[in-house]
Amino acid sequence: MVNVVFPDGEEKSFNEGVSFFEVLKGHAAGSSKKAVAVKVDGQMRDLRSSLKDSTGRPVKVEPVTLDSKEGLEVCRHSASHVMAQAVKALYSNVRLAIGPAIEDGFYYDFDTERPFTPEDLDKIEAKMREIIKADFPFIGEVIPRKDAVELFSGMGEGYKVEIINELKDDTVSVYRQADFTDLCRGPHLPSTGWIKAFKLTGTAGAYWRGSEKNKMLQRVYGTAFGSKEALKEHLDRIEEAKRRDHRKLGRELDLFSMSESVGAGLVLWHPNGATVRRLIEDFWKGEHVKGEYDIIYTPHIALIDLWKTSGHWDFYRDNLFSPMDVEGQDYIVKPMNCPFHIQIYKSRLKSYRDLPIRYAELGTVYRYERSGVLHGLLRVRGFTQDDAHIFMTPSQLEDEIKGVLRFTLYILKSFGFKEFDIYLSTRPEKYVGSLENWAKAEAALKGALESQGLEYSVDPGEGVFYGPKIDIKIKDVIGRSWQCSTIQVDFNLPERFDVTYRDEHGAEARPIMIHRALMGSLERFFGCLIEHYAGAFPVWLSPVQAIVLTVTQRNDAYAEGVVKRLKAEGIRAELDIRNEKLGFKIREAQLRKIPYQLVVGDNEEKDSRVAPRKRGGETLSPLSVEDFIGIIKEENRPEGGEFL
RNA sequence: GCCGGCGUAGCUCAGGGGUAGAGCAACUGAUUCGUAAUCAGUAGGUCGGGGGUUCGAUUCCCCCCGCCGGCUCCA
Repeated sequence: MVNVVFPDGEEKSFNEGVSFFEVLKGHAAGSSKKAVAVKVDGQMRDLRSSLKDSTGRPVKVEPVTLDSKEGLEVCRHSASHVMAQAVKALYSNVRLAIGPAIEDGFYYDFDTERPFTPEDLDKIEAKMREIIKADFPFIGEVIPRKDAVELFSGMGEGYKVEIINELKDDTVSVYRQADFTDLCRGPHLPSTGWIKAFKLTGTAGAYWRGSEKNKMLQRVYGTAFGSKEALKEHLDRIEEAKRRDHRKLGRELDLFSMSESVGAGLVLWHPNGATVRRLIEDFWKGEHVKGEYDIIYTPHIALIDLWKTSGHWDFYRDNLFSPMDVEGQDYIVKPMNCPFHIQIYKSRLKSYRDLPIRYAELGTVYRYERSGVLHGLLRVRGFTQDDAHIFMTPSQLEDEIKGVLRFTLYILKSFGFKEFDIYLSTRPEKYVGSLENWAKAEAALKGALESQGLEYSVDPGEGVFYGPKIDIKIKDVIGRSWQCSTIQVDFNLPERFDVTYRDEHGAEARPIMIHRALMGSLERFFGCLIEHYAGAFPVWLSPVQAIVLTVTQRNDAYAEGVVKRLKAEGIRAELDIRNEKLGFKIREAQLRKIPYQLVVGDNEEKDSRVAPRKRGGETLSPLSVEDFIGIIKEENRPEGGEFL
């Protein structure tokens, strides 16, 4: 007999060797119908597998359901096996690579004779349905490693053999469903019929093990859910994301464009987009001045030597635009702002009394990004960083980081971002600077995060070679996260450029630098903002805040006066006196996502009023222009409140 | 850069070896209207660029550019 303890604390005994179906059956917490797998002493196992007593202690058994991330993963992983089975059944000479569950679905990589077409996808999907309908059991089996090598070699599955050869254990586990066998850690659903809702979502080329040096395989993406409803919800979310796509909204709202004639990855900011950018920049500058930063400007090109000194030429050459010859000297377009800021620092001798020094610049940089990676505003070749470099004594490091972190979150909150994923990246294998400094810097970053009670995850070894960093990903209203902010400690550049200050004893000392960007780049940030707000910018950022709509041409003169009055208050107002019906004008203003539509007809004119209609469709009762000005001014501010 | 898909009017898209079509937008005219589309008419395209096959190419083939979905990379 084996004693089993359930999550609710209940204990029960079973004969050794019974399946977990039996174990969960009849137990309240078990709800054996809903469980797709079990966790046995914390280890994921198949329901089909049997109960064993290995420790003598009661065995902890938890059901894993589709409501949990782990349960969904089991389901998706099983779906990927079904897909592999379908592909093997449909096409000859296909070899299997890997097929894991991922963020919101699964994929499987295949080595095929020809790439898959969209029609293939339909065929594979149909075959999968057959397999699911046939309800083949997933049978797991543990076999000696050499048997596995033999088995998969015999099947011509070279990739599987490669994987097995890298495994350390003496045994490996394989799963079979019908005539299909795959190397797999499991667990799986009890049988293929348990897959309730799935869809193949796309194909793509993907390198074996993610390296360009390896063969390109055919990847098929799909997703699976516990119910048709959940799948539909997921597909709806994708639709919603499409509706918010900044490339689509950018065109519809006339915010920006890119032109083949200008070049890929280069952004043209139209008047509407430029207005939003100007407002962001004005806000940014104002807050930086308040935050005791010095705002500076630096050139767009410089002698290449600057980048050789900084190390960027060696490290990032593949991402830099080629040098241009000017009177026998090589210049490059700047990919980063830091060397300039350092030159400004170095233009005069600095004392410890001067530190910290904070130089901030909206610096436009150019990086050569390979054509395949460009993506709307989110990945471009020319972009403006909201950059700053802080020079400080080692003892100031912790306070500075705290300050930067607080400042960052404040700025992000001002744009309506309320949730963040924060990552602390620590020392990589290849690094510069002393271990002591690294330890200090990592401790300072950690201390700053913890002093503000922020949750974060550590990415060990993911720091840049010159120092550890904090990356902040913002979460938008539909839960997607975007990498924007980064705070990096740098021991390298002060060294390379021989940056110094005089300490309190008059001795030469080396400052530490922090690089930081809050929004990252204005282009990317703008792209995120568009999607975050679905193009409906809050009043303070709207290119047009209010539009006055006349009912008939009798009201034109009055309407013009209203617009003039609003403009005099600094409100971005427009006038629509076109000879169109009111409904038509409202529709257009609505599609332009203008926050306030002010209807002006004979009634309003008679009482010197306006009838506001909000972007959402809500209408306010008519009020005087002055009262409306009061309302809009109240709304005309960032969301983050005051920074204290 | 690599794999796959795509590129036709300002936008969304149809068509297809015999030199192109719709809706919306634009323009003109009529209409003077109360909270998401008034009606009529007009104009608009070297069918992404270059080369080839062909009597003839926007359509078929090749190269290039750009876009989309991925791989990889990053602000």
